[in-house]
Amino acid sequence: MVRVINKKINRDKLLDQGVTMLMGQGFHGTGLKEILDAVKIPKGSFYNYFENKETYCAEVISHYIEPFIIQLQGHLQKPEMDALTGLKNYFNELIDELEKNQFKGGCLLGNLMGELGDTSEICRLSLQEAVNRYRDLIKQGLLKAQQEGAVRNDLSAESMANLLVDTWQGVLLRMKIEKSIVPLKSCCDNLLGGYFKA
Amino acid sequence: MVRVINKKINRDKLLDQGVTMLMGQGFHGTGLKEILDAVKIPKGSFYNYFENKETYCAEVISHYIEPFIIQLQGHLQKPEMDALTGLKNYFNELIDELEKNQFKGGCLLGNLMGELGDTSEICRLSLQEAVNRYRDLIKQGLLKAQQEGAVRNDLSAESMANLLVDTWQGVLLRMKIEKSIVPLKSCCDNLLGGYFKA
DNA sequence: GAATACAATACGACTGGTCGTCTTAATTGT
DNA sequence: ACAATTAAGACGACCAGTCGTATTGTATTC
Repeated sequence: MVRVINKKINRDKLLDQGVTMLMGQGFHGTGLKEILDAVKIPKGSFYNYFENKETYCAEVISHYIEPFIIQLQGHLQKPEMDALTGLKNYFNELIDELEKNQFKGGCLLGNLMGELGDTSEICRLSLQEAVNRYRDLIKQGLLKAQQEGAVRNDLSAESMANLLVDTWQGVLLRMKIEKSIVPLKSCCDNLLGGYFKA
Repeated sequence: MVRVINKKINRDKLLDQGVTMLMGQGFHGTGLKEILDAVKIPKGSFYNYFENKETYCAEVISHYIEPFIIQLQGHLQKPEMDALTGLKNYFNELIDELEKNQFKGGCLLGNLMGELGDTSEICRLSLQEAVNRYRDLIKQGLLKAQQEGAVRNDLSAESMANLLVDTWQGVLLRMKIEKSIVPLKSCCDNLLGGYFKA
């Protein structure tokens, strides 16, 4: 019984560490040993927790998106806040966070879509699911904002959500090479504060 | 003299092959041997042409963007064509190409921004330069389109060009995991055919 | 409740292979 | 003959993954 709890803890430790290292150095740029050393778990144990590096990576992807879903839900569920403002506040929170991290990392999903999209079917599907979950939540927010009259109705909430998610991925890449939050700000301004406005 | 010509040819071969392989498998996912075998150049020769893998990669990046610049210039310089239509035609050409390649690869710049943006300063700078050259050309196109009255004047050509480039990067990632051109189409529709319209 | 048997988990040394890079020798042009 | 370029193969480091052993928890038996 103590065992399975330890297993859970070790799995989570590995997933958390995976998020950090895979985001910063990529899949092929990060060795398992590096991850294992960081959380002080022996090499041989890794394969008790995960089938191989690839499926581990797919799990890291699902693990990664969870906090973002929760954070965004938090902003959208505040009863006193309209949905468009909630979305804006959420993205501003992300921007603050990214600035604190000195523009390092960006988004694990974006980074791995580029690196593994063509070569790992397992990770591709995991990425697809994670991005779609995230997109669906944003879509709900935009839908609410449409009902509240803050966002235009002649575009579907889904197509706007897709555009926002995709543009956000693009500006995160741009942020990394420019080491600047300007692209992030203007993405929000242009879409949430411009194109999407009712 | 024959020597330096061969050197040039070998360098170009390596750069061309690098574009293909780095785009498909990433920097860390591609071994030098793999590249060298593909163009039948001995392993020992690589370091005659390039300092190391990292600076080679930075050169591959500059080498990669050149044809896109030329292709886009071609569309913008047609005297009988207005600039907005030229831009649309250019992106439609890209979409056709990507569909032919079965959504594989996407954009080398986007993929490497995610993979190397944080870890290789040399590549980061090379990526920055390539993206900015590309962005500047699109900006010129949008400027012309503004003068022709096809594109709105209340947004700067530069900020629109940035948004277009960044969104394009994002939708290319999305294309890879969805294996679909739908994101590409709706990017063009929303921006060139919607938000940017005068 | 204690002793035993069994299964699940933990572990680190080890595998074959590949990595980027370098040294050194052969080859080439002048 | 000499200097510059090219190439072959060796280098140690590292890779993901495996295997046999040790340790632990649980179930069974008395």
